[in-house]
Amino acid sequence: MRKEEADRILALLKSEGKRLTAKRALVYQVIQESESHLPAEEIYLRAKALNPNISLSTVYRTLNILKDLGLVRELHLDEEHHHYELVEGSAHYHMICSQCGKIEEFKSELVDKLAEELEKKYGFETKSIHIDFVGLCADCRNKT
Amino acid sequence: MRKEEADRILALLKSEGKRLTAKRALVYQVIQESESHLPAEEIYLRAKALNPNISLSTVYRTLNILKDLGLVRELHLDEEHHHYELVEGSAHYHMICSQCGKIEEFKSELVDKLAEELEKKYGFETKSIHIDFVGLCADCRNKT
DNA sequence: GTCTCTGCAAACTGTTTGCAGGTAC
DNA sequence: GTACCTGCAAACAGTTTGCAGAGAC
Repeated sequence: MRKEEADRILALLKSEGKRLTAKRALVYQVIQESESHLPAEEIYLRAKALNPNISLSTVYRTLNILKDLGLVRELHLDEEHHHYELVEGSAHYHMICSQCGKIEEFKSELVDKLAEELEKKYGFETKSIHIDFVGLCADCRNKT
Repeated sequence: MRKEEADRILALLKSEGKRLTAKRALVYQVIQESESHLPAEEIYLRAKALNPNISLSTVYRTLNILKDLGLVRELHLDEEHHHYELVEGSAHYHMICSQCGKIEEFKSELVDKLAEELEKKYGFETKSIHIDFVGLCADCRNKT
């Protein structure tokens, strides 16, 4: 983790009377280093590979803290468990292949237009947006 | 339930070697008569009010059957349990108020445009779309 | 009469929590 | 030294399932 990143997290944690421990930093690092969203179990396994002493409870507790601090986002995709990813500058959404299970990300300015439309039409003030397109990815379409 | 509707469901169930029982019809009816999506527990309570003998297991089993038959859709909103709604002609999406919890529906042609964009750009073939905007509804904005 | 349905209780999955010892500051 | 942090096991919520009796056709 970069120094300024650690400092930012440390400041956020301190503002809530919490501490930055090695295990918390590890959970954050695992999420950060993954290319996309991970389920809690997978975060646990990857963290455990780096520090065998970490427990699943700690992973969950840390995820909730990071979520509350606004550093990590919890995704409710079409599955029974949640996925977690870093909250970063630019928002993105998901294309989920119902055949192979692959999840790809996309961005589109149409989404911002949609938010504007909801503001105008319903007076709704958007804070966050979840979009999942479920269907067939290009690979699976070609196979059939 | 209208006669042709019952016939349609009956045919679908029969094609899978299943029966149309009073309790299954009841679960379908509850979902149909509700204005929007309901959690399983709420479907159970409403069904129980009409037939006190129904059990939560039966509700869940029926929901899974209706889901498999394509009659009912399971929604994974930003909550710990699922919601269920009828699969009808026109798709719609959700605005969730993070303050009062109210969930409103919306439709927009921008969504179809987005699907087209994904098809062109990534070769993704869309089968279903889930969109949730989380934020403040007009009422809650006015209150603050 | 056969095969499906159903209620009940128990199991199961993902997640949270109480507690007692360990650790950061 | 005083919080806060952590692992463990137990608890929890939502959902599924095995079984034996009830019901549909």
